[in-house]
Amino acid sequence: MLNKKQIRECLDVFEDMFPDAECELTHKNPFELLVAVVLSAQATDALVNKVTPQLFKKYKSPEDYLAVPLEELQHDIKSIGLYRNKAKNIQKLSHTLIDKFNGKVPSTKQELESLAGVGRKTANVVASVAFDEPAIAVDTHVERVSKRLAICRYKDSVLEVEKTLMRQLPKEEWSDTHHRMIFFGRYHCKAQRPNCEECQLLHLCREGQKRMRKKERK
DNA sequence: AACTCGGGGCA
DNA sequence: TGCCCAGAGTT
Repeated sequence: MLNKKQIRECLDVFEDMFPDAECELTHKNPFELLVAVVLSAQATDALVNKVTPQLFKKYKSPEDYLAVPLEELQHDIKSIGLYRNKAKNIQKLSHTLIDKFNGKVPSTKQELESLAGVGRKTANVVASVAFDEPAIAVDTHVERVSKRLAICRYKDSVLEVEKTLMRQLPKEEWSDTHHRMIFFGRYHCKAQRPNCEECQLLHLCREGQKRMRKKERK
């Protein structure tokens, strides 16, 4: 496990590589953000961003999503994967918003998680981006990067990764670090072919050094 | 813990 | 072609 000083070094490198890393969904209102994040499960941002402009033009409130037949909504989001379930979830979630939250998106993680199609990660993203609540959403990138760099233990569950990050990272940097780690994982420390050769963190990365040794032997 | 949903992107 | 993606729900 890395110590505080080593973790600080990681954060500085993240900032150096991706100073402007930001969630592309930030500018939207809480309801649009919620829908966009629910849609983005197992789909790339680019794909979601292609669909949302026209989608949000047509649907502006929970009522709007309930005003059309399920088939119509499914058709409107078809180019994103998993569209059947996602369309159902969005209608169910719209119903809950009207029913229990006065038509507004709730701000706490617990309330958000009670909505259809909203799990821990989505709840964390919405709470932190839309309502400035302290939260770190652990997705596949954050998990992989944290484990390779030994910011957490390799065997940690997703929940344990989240706890460790909240304990190790300064709260005021959670949001920025979160986005930078995602960029770092997506474009540099990739799942398949991490670019260890040009990595500024190789000297303190167990996984990277292991990979370089393996390459050496070939 | 393992499986399913799923179209699009990329090698 | 085959594999992966900023996941959630069910068993």
